[in-house]
Amino acid sequence: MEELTERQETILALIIHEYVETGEPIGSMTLLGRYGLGVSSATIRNEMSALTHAGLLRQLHTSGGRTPTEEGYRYFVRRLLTETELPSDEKRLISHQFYQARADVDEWVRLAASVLAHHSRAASLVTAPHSSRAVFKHLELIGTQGRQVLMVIVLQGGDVRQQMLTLAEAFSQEVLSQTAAHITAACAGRDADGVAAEAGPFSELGRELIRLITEVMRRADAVSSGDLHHDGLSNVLAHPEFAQSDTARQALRLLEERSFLDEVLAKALSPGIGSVQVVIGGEGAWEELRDCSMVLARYGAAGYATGALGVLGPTRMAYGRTISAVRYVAGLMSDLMVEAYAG
Amino acid sequence: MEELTERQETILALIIHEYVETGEPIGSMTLLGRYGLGVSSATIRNEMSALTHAGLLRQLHTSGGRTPTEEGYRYFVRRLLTETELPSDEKRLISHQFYQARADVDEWVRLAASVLAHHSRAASLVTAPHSSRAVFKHLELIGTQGRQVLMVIVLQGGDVRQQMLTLAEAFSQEVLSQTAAHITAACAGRDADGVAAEAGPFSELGRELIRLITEVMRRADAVSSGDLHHDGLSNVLAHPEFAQSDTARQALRLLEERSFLDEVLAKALSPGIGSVQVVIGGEGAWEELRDCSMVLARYGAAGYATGALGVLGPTRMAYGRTISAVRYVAGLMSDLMVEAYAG
DNA sequence: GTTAGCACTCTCCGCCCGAGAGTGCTAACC
DNA sequence: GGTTAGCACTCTCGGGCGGAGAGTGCTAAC
Repeated sequence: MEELTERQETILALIIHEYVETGEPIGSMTLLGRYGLGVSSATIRNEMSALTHAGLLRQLHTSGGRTPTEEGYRYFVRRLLTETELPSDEKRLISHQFYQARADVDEWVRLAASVLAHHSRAASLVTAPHSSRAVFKHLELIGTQGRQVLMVIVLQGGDVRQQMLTLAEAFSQEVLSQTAAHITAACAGRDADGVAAEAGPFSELGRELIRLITEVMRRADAVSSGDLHHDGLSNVLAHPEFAQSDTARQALRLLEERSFLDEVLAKALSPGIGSVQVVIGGEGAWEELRDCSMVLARYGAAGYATGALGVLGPTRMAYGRTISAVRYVAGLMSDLMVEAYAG
Repeated sequence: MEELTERQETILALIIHEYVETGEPIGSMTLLGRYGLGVSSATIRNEMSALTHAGLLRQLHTSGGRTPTEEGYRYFVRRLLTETELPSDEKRLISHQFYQARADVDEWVRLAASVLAHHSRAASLVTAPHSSRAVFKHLELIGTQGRQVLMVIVLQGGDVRQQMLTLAEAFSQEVLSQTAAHITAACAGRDADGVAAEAGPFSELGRELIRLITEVMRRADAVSSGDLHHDGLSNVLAHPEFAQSDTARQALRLLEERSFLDEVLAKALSPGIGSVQVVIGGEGAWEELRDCSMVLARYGAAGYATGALGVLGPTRMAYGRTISAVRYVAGLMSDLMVEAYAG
């Protein structure tokens, strides 16, 4: 992409700002009237024409103002977005909310979703944190009167997995508890492969259990949208571009599609903790997201557990504010987790 | 409400059936043409007029056919709905899916949400099962390098709760594990009050832990929409009555409102396991749900753990099919849980 | 390079009108 | 007395029309 002149960049930024506010195409007169650049409307028209040819603006009808193209938003986010921070009173409010919920791990995720939805005025997505490499910590077996057993596996970092199994024969709770204690003693601190290697000395029951444990741990290792919270879907419907509910429906549907979420979250998780990714208009990969953008980030305590969070909203989104909110919440949750898990 | 004649009931049922199918107001000619009752359109008009005066039908414009009122739907559901069952091949398919997921407790809830959404073509809600009266089973303490400790509480029935806490001083993992084992030994099988009563002999650390455990258990006792899954929201948007997205937005927003969900689920949980509740048009209680209906049921193994599930869709909903689906899924999950927990 | 002026092109909105659908009423019918 | 045919009336929906408003691109002058 060629360089734009400073004036062209100013005009692009103003059009995006104005369009994000109003949702209506912007004409040269409007721009002049509202911001009074030191030039005439004709000059602005010339520059707008140039920006249109460069593919950064779009003209829906011959006589109906310009709107930014996806390429225009990308240029804006990449080059023109001034790094903003959330106002400090908002930051204080958010951090206070997290402080109050610090005891309830499950609540963090819900709170993060709620805060992101509120501050970005769009839909938010937050996965529960999970270990990048599951480390076994503890096994609990809960028997019933029959041959059904509930297996509770606690992983390092507090990730808890439950699995139901039916044994070939019934065992007493005493036998189950002893077996669980033996396995816990032998396998604590090991990863999936390490646990599998400990199977040797055990009875048939023990070996079967260890097989299941490694299975569960390998599932936990995979990037998973298993425990995903979201909030603020109704915010997205509030935007006029989703008034004809068909596009809204497509976007909503995508959010219920596991394969899509996995892909998105994998993308969010690919860079390091702290960096924020912006995906504008689906970037060609997701046709259904043509009118949507996502702002994604990874959070967590490196080496212990990480998760992904982000915001999904219309392409016409206040990127500055949203990026600040995502960055701040991701940072806050990372700090909390480092404090919690790493001492 | 006065009695209707048999012919009036037939006409009401046909109008509801036809309106649910097409979404358009039904006139006397349409009804005659499509079902050829043994009478003329004028007679049907007279009966429709009577039904309108009885408050069961509504006329939007002087010349635009009739639609059922909420009262009309209620009469239909209460008196006229022939008890249908899901086709046996659909039942077989659903039960097969649950059978495949029988090992993964968390998956049941997701699967139930997905099945309900699909078969009712509306939005579904399913809570994870939880004990109606929490019974303590096991405590696990997971220390970090600092004074932070993750407390994992396993309740009877496999309900697992996590709680983070900061101790006044740091303890070794060994001390934590011993304390956890002592508390587990002393309190296993007791309810919240029973656990609290065991605090006496313990050290300060132990008493603090027991205080927290009872707090968590009392929270678990409350009806809670804590772990709620839903699916099929996009189905609701597909209906033409939600084309102007404002009503859709209100409904969606309600689904993100905790207090509303708590209320709804409490309602669903009030009758016994197995019975299906139908709430039409919010029944006056929820203004935002004016165009929506809910079909709710309770599932679970009595005395062990129960949960709630249901469907939210437009008032113009295929009640027969939806009620069958809700009843079947609730029954299936109850059976699974009885089998799993009660042996 | 910038600006004023101007003709041109769209969309949007209100308006009218005819077609279509459905009703209520009345009077006749069994 | 319930049922039916006939008829005048009402109301919505969709298409066509036209003016107002907004914005553009071009040209010629600065």
